[in-house]
Amino acid sequence: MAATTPKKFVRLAREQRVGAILSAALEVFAERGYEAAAVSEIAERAGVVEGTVYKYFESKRALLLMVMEQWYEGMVDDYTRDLAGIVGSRQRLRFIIWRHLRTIIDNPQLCRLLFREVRSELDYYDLDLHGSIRRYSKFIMDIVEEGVRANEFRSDVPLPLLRDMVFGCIEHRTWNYISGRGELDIDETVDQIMSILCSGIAQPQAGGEQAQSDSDLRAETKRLSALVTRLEKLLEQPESKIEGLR
Amino acid sequence: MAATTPKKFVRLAREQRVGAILSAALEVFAERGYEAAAVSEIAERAGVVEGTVYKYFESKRALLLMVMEQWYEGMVDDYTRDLAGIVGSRQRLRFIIWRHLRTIIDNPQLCRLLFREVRSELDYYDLDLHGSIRRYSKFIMDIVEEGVRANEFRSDVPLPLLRDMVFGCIEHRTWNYISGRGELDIDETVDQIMSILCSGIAQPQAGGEQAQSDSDLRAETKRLSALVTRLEKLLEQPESKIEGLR
DNA sequence: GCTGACAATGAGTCTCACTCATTTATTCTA
DNA sequence: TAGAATAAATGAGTGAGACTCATTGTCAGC
Repeated sequence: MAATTPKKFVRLAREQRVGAILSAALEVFAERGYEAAAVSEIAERAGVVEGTVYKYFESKRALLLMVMEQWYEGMVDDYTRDLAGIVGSRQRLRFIIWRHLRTIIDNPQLCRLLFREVRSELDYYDLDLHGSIRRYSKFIMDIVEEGVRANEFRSDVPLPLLRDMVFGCIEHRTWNYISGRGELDIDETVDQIMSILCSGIAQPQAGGEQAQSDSDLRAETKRLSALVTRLEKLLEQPESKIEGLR
Repeated sequence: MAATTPKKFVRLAREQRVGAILSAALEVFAERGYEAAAVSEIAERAGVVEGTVYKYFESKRALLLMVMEQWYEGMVDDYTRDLAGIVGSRQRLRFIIWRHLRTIIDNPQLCRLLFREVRSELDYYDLDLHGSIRRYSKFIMDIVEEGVRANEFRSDVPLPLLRDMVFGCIEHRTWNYISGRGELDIDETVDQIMSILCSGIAQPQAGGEQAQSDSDLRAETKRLSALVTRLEKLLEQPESKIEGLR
């Protein structure tokens, strides 16, 4: 009974300790949000004292960023893998919207942290994390660009704005859910977004399509009329040299 | 010289003091953001001591909310007035998007506070301010609803999603500017948004505006589709020799 | 078994939001 | 006009939490 080990603490290798702190931080940040998360609690759950956390992380914010970066990296990989199996720009666009919604459903607290604490801070653009996020949101632009080349989408779609529209829309739409209020119907949401978006950007292939709705038909007619008129004006000009037509 | 007034402080009526504190708070919050704004500095600029601020406001956050509410109320009034002079749903929709962008250009710091510190807090839904914001964002739904009745827009537009799309898109698009980076071209942005949005929701009036029969419309659409498709294919080919176009 | 490297500690410091007992100015009343 | 009642304003706390640092403890390699 006398010879209790005089050991005062457990000494771990740097990376193990860092890992433990990151896990604890993820937990606490997700539970409490950034402000209300106390570094002392993170330390406690990681089995260390507060000062130790500051040995490995410059600040509470640096710790948050590390947590988010870890999470994000995995996500970008997942997307790349999943997208590989989907054919057709429209389907791919749909998938990416659906997948983004799915991520929000699965990790509302992490999304909240990302939207509120990371992305909206002034230093955001200097972060490594910024790169990951750009890569993530570039998916959607690449997909639409493919779609343009494949003639599935209008050629004059402003890609960055489209990206902002999709992500911004989803963020607004899901804020309730992220804040822990109400449900989120993914399928309905993705349908509605695709509906507004595609009737705007889809380049409808005429012909084969049976049973188009009247409004689609009208929209298409108007678009075509305008386009044909423009083309005809161009063709009218003597200096335009076009071969194989007329 | 002896008889300097023993007056230790200036005593003002409640509402004057509250006004002074609100002005000072607006300044400091806008300059520093919420977190970095010290109540002591707000007090100093208002010419009082810190404790006085807490006599009139329950907390720092309550002070922020009061500041935002004042600002917001004025804005809703402005919109109502301006909108009265604009005819046509499409023009009205365009105006409200433009006006929202204008507000961001004029008050980036306040918008930042609103987006980041107010709207994204968990208590947001319990606030009076929430009512003002709902009223504000309802403009856009009312306008589109009018447009549907006037047959300018598709009848199946999901209004709340449209609202989320517009505001979300604008928020994403303008975040750079709000964070003090880069410029914001309002007119380009509004054009791009209207382009994507309206080609989606506009209910095009067919050709000569006269009631064309359905079959005529279909036939015309088919003819145009085929023609346009053929033209576009031609234009896509690198070897097609076209000048003055593209 | 020593020793050097470094993991871990814990007792601070500092900044802030927020409190409260007390002081001071103004207005009401007799 | 003196004194009381009311309300404005003070400023010295308190406590919480981020961050620091001199010191202590552990272990791997010699």
